[in-house]
Formats: sequence, structure tokens, C-alpha cells
Amino acid sequence: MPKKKVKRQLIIDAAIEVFSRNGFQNSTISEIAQKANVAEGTIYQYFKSKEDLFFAIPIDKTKQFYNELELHLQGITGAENKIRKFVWYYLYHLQDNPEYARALMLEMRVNRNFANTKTFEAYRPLTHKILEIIQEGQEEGVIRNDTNKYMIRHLILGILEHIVTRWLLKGEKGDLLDRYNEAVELLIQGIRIPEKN
Amino acid sequence: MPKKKVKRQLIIDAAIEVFSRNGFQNSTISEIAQKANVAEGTIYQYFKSKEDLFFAIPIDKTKQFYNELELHLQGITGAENKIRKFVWYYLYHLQDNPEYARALMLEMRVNRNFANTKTFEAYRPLTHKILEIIQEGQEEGVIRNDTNKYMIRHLILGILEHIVTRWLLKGEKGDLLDRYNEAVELLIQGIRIPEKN
Amino acid sequence: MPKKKVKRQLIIDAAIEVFSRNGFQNSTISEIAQKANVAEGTIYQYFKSKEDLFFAIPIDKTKQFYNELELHLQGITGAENKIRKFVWYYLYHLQDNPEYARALMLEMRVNRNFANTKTFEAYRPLTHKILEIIQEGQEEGVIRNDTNKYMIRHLILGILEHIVTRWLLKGEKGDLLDRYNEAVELLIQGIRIPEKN
Amino acid sequence: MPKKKVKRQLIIDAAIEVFSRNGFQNSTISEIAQKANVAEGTIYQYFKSKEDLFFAIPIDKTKQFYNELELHLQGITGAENKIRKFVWYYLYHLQDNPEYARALMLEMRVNRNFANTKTFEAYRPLTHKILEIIQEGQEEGVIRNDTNKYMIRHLILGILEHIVTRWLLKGEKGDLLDRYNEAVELLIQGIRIPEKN
DNA sequence: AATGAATGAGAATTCATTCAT
DNA sequence: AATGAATGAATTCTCATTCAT
Repeated sequence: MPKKKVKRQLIIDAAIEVFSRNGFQNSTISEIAQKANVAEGTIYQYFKSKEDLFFAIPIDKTKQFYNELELHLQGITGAENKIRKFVWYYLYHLQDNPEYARALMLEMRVNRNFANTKTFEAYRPLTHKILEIIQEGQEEGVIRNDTNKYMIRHLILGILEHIVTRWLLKGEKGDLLDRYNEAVELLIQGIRIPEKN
Repeated sequence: MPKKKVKRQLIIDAAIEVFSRNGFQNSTISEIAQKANVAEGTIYQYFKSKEDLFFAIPIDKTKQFYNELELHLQGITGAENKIRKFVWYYLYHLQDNPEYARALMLEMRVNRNFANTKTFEAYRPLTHKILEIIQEGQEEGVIRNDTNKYMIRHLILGILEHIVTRWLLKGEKGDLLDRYNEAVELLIQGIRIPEKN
Repeated sequence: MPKKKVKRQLIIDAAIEVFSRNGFQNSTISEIAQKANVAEGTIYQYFKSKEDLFFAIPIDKTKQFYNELELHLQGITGAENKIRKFVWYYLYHLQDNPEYARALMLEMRVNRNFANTKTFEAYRPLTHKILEIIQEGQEEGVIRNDTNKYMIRHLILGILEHIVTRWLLKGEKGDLLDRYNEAVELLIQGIRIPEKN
Repeated sequence: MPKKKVKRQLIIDAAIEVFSRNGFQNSTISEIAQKANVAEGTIYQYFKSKEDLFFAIPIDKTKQFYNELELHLQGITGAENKIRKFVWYYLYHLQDNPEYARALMLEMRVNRNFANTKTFEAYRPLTHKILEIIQEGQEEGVIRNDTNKYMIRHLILGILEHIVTRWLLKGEKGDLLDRYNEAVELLIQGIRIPEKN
């Protein structure tokens, strides 16, 4: 890895830690620089501003998230199964990366400029993937066709974000994956085409 | 209304407007004071600090929300119908108070200290009400009994918060209530006990 | 005692307590008002400003100090004995009124406007008294005549103020009067006309 | 001198001037910054707080005072002569640094936190030195042995502080050293072992 | 590229004082 | 005379950003 890449990464790693602990506003460039073992000025060689650095954080993480999700979805057939896997992996990954989770849930998601950032773009494939699966399910005839796929996505992301946010605000107590079974059954039943009798 | 009450309310109203436009951190006491037509110092006669003022906002609003919700629920029987009403009223109320909605969704809900505030307590009756309805439904035999009532609440609040948050971030375009039908059907199917065949 | 007098005194008493605990700058009118059980505005009926109140404090106390000293000096003959009494009473009185002592030593004495205040005037008879005694001693032929009486007063007040100030800054531990014997012997020997041999 | 050292000294010099003119509470960081030709923020690069800056003042000055005093004492024998020199140098130095004198006498000496500061420690060698001389005198048999050495120090510092304080409050009129002869004679006679007859 | 000293705008909060009641 | 709500000037300290080295 070239040196430049390394230092950039060093800064990002420090930034994740600091931002996720204190939130965007309460974090200082100075603390990030210390954690990264670089001078404050150096940070400005790699990022235009504090906000720029902030939004740079989740890009890599999100790409990685997406790539690993793709792997996990390999070989799974059926939209329902894919959704089950998605839900599981979503919880698993955020539990595994609580600092990233905090940055994503408590800061990014709620930031007025989020939609204009590269992070948002990095996020797109992920949300798009869900839509794909939903559509696939609708075509397969296993997911309700009378409901807009975006609404179905609201349902899925909504419960997941809600669960994770509560978990974070309560201090990350307990195992996120414990919620997996119940959550996924509710979801699946909600979006599945009811069996006729 | 006594004068003291009036001035306090003046400040809160200004605070809602300012905080919801700029977020907590980017709002200044000075701007709020101007909007409220009081001196900066006056704000500190009524509130201990900027944060104190911030968290004072939802207390009244939440009580009002709760009281009106209770009215709307009068005369409705059956847990499903009550949930329909709750969902409808939730969307209706926030659409009607978009500034408050922004403060609540983008600032309060995600604030690390929120859970320790009086606001959070004012919020309780509301979230408790949902639990009650869910439980009622479970006892009636119309809501799934194999699922923890808290998880069911995650599902309901999750989708609502997600819908509202997206709506806010996209500039409040369109009618929130347009989403009502689809959202509520998804929810209801998800949590209802499947009919036997 | 007329009511007006009473309320004025109430305020002064509260002021002594508060000023002596926190110093002038760190005391607030609000706290004094609370302690005195009057409204803040009321204080301004009796005193022009915070500083005015501050300087009003020691006037009465100082007059009382002086009057009692006069009593104690009654019937004592000889300048040396009077000085002994003065020293003793100085330490005794300040130890007995530590809050007044603190206001006097740590605030008033060092205040740039002190000399222009009525307090200073109230203080004059006291410092004048010492001069009188010194002069008496010089005329009696028991106190050095080759030294300016003001310098002798510097010596007397200097050691007393130094002892009291240290005592105050160290938290008023121990008995001030324990220092009496040694202090007075040093002083007396210093200012007495050496016996010829 | 390294640049960093220079700027720090610039700030301290400005602080001495401003603090000594207005007192601690009535001085502003802004004015000090202006006087020092630095930005306000720069002051906080060198000092943690206004109080920190305030207490930093006497450290250097005190060390300098102590070092020069040591030089002046070189070659002098006999406790009495040393005390004469000490008294002379004390008056000489403060007359030469009237702004520092004002900060020291009217602000520091009377500050409730003074005893907890590093400044106070810097002060120690000086006050210790006096004790040493006194003890030496007691051992030599020229200073009263029946009196606690701390009390003798009270006498010496007391008269000096009193003289200087009065001088300062009266606008530094006249020559401090004019008081030297009388003061030192009083002191010496006070603490000397009376000659037997 | 890297540094870190210097900057200075910016904001929350305090509190003596006023004045309408 | 008494009140206490309202005022708003005043001040410390923070911190993102710049730039000379």
C-alpha cells in the first residue's frame, strides 16, 4: 500500500473512533490528529474540512459492508431467504462495528447534507440491493404485489434502524442478534403474499 | 393565560422554529431570542441552558399529541383498528407540525442525553399506549402471540420513523398521508395472526 | 428600631456573610438578596450599587471595633500597656469576627477605591488612636523618638495584618491569640527605647 | 532565545501590566492580547486559563528575585547584616518593578487559591531563605531565641508588605527606600537580643 | 508532504441594574 | 416601599483552518 494511502487510512480510523464516541460536533480535529499521530495540518492535506473527513468515513466501510453482503447472499435462492440473510447480516455487521453503527445511525442518517455526499452514493448499492430482492420476490410471487416496493423497504429498514438505534442509545447492552428471529418473522409475514385458504 | 406562561411559550415556539431549521448545534440563543422578541438573558430566566430549552420543546407537544390521540382512539374497538388510527394520527400530526417533526426526528431521537431527560418521560405514556394496544390485540387473539410486544412496537415505530425521516430529508415533498394505506396494511399483515385454512 | 433600619441591617448582615465567603467579585446580589429574604430590587432601595453595599459593610463593624477598643483601653496607663492591649484586642476581635476579618483583610484593605470610602473614614479613628498612643509613648520617653511614628505604626499593623492574613488563607486553623505573647514582645522591644547600661 | 520562549514572555509582560493596572477581575484577556500583539487564542496556547496566566506571572519574577538576592547576600557575614540587606533589596526590587509589586501585593497575596499554585512553591525558597537567616542569627546568639522564628518572619514580612501596600495605594509617591533606615532599625532592635548591662 | 503555531470569529452564559406594577 | 421579570452588555474560551517553515 502506498504511503499516502496509509496515512489517509490512519486518519480515517482515528476519525471513526473519535466521531463515534463524541458525535460530529463534539469531536475536534485536534483529538483526531493526536489519535492518528499526525499534525493537525496534515489532516487538511487529505481532507478539505472537518465535514469532508466526516463524510469520508463511511465510504470505505459501506463499500466493505456491501461487498461482504454480496458474498453472504451468494448461492441463496428465493427472495425470502435473501431478506432473511440481509436482516441477519445487517444486525451482525453493525453489532460487529458499533462505532461505525453509531456514526451511521446517530450522525449520518440524520444529517441534512447526507444525501449530497459520496457516502450516500456508496450507500446506494446497498439500498438498491434490497429493492432488487423485493422486486424479485414480487416477480416470484412471494412478496406482496399490491404494495410499493419502496414502502416495503421502509418497513425493513425502519425496524432495523429502530432496533439498532435503541440498542446504541441504551449503551449497546445485550446481543443484537437475539432480536433477529422475531424481527425477521414479523417482516416476512408482513410482506409475504398471504396464503389462500 | 398568565403572562409568565405566555413568555415561556413564546420562547419555546421560537426555539422550535430555529432548532428545526438549523439543528441544535447550529442554532444560537441569540437567534432564538430575536425570534421570540425577548432579550437573551430572558431565556435564561426560564431555562437553565440551551440544552434545557431544547429538551423542553417536546414536553408540551408530546402531551398534546398524547391527549389528542386519546380522543381519536375513543369509541374505536379492536386492536387492529386502534393501530390503524394510531398510524394515521402519527403521520397526520407530524405532517401538521413539520418543524416539530424535524426537531424530534433529526435531533432529539438521536441525542445521546435524550433518555435522561424529562422529555423522555413525557414520551413514555405514548409508547406505553402502543404497548397496551398490542397487548390488547394479543389477548383478543388478533395479534401474534409468538412475538414479543416490544418487537412489534419496533416494527410500528420503525416504519413510521423511517417514512417521516425520509420525507423530512427530502424536503417534505408530497403528502405523508399518501403513504398511510400501504404502510398500515403491511404492518397489520405483519403482526396479525395468520388465518388458518 | 424603625423598620427601615431593620431591613437595611438584614441586607448588611447577609452581605457580610456572602462577601466574606466568596469575595467581592464572586458574590452576587441575587445571593445576598436571598440570604436577606428580600427582593433584589430592594437592595437598590438602600444602596446605590454593589460596591456601595460592599463598602457599607465595615462601617458599623469598624465603629463598633473602635468603641470597644476604647472601652478596653480605659484605665490603662502607659503607652506600652496600651499597645499590648491594642494588639490583644485586635487579634481577639478579628478572631471573633472571621467573616469581617476576611472582608477587611482580603478585600477592603487591598481595594483601590478603599481610601475614598466612608469605611476608610470609619477606620481613621482606629489608626489614629495608634498614632496617639505611640506619640504618648514617645513623649513619656518609653518609645523610640528617633523613629517616625508612622513607621512604628507600620511595624505594628504590619505584623498584625500579616498574622491575620496567613491565618485566614490557611483556613482559620488554630487560635490567633496563641500568637499574642510572642508578637507583642517583639513589637515592644522593637519600639522601646533601649535601656542604657 | 527560542521564539516560543519569546512569545510566552511577551504575554506575561503584557499580563503584568494589565493585571497590575486593573486587578485580576477587571482585566480582560482581550486587552492583554492586544498589549502583547498576539491573538486572544494564542494566549490559550500558552496558558490554560486566565487564572493560570495570572499565577504564571510571579514564578519567573520570584525566581529572578531570589537569584539576585542570593548574589546580594554573597560575602555578607552576620545575620543582622543579612537581614539589613534583605530588607533593602526587597524594597529596592519592588520599587523597581512597581507593576509587579501591585500584582503581588494587591492581588496574589490575597487570593484564596494562591497557596495551591505553583507560584506559591516558587515563593518558598525565598521565605525559606529568611527563616535560614533568622535561625543562623539565633545560633550566633544575636537574634532572640525566646521567639519562634516564624513569628520573627511575620514581623519582617509584615512591616515590609505594609509599607509597600500603603505606598502602592497612595499612588507610589515618594521613594520607598527612604523608609529603609527607620524600618530596618526598628526590626533589628525588635529581634535582637538585648545587650546585658 | 508534514508540521503546529497562530489566528480570530463565534457563542453561551452571567449578573448588576432598571422599572413597571 | 417592595418586588422580581427583563435586560443586554460584557467576557472567557474553543476550535476549524491557514500558512510560513
